[in-house]
Amino acid sequence: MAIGTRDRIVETTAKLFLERGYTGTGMKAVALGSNATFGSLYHYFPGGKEELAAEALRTAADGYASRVGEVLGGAPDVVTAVRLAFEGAAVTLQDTDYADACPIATVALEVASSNEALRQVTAEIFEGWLVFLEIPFLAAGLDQPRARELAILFLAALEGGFLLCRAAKDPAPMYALGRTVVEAVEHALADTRP
Amino acid sequence: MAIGTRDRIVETTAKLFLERGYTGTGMKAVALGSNATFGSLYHYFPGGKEELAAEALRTAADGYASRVGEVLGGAPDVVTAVRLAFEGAAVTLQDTDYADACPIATVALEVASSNEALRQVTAEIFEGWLVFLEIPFLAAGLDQPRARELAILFLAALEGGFLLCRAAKDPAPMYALGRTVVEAVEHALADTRP
DNA sequence: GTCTATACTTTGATAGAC
DNA sequence: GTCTATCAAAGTATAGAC
Repeated sequence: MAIGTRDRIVETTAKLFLERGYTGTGMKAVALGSNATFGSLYHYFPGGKEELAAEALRTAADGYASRVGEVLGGAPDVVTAVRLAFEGAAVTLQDTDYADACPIATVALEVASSNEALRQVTAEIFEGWLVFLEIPFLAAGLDQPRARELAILFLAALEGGFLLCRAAKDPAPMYALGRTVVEAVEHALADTRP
Repeated sequence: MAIGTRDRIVETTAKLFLERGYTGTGMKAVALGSNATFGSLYHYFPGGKEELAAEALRTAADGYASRVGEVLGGAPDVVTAVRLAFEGAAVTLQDTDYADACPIATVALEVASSNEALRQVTAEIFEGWLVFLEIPFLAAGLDQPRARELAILFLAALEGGFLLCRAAKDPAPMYALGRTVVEAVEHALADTRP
């Protein structure tokens, strides 16, 4: 079945958020990029830009979690999974001229102090990701607090890596983070199995 | 000596960048916040918003490096320094209602794919910070590549922590990162002194 | 559901008096 | 150096025909 107008609008919005952020993405640009008109935009999203943004963020977050989930699920063990995630992020950045990074981060920082409704949306997304990322660490035998700590380290390092790599147009920081975070995970596992 | 109009403009811009980002900060708001007029704005910054942004970013970056430098320099050893840096960031976030975070990150993500001139400014700032952060690790006896890896981990984790804490309005991620990054530093030091 | 036209505001920027 | 007035463009959003 063909992709509907509504889906195209959401998809275009998420893509524009990646490149230009929330404030930098105009409804005009969304209409143009999705081959929709203002009538369609406000027909599907009576709440305007804010409502559209909320849905675009949630959709993009689900898609990104799926991508990361495939990498993590396809690895034989947690350490390999973490290593592949950072290496994959580095390669993807290079392949897309440093455009394909976290679809939430830019908007999250923009709205954190200026738009309470969207701030909550980004908070829910990150919390969902953290719960999702705890799973492989729990499966590897770590207790809950420890699994959460490592999930936070994983996500924060990935986000920081996106920031440094995109600014420098250089994948090196992401590779370096892959090495240090892998070491941290190895040490955490060693502590539970002396 | 009194603070000049020019300084007020730059300071106001940096502050607004923290709360609203680059695209979200209008020249009108800068003029209002700094008690300056459009005439003064474009008198001091003929290059307009872009030129003003570049200077605001560089000034804010120097100020932030000084603040971090004081924390790092005042600690008896690297491990303590790292711990205090993350704990200090967490406390500052809480004290300022999650507004006082990295003065560069939001703008850096916004411009990474859409404004090459400002992207380069943010790249230079981050590179300067990394060189600055390598120092305590080198002083602790680590070799250059290793010191760089840990500087990247430190900065990326801090940036990722700002993101997660601001989105959630919760300092917990920053404290968790403090613990895991401290462990990573401890292990790195242990490897060089077996 | 989709279209065009339009209202209204804000944006970055400039001109010229003072 | 500072001020006011003003511009053209882009911003969000709405109305009403189809």
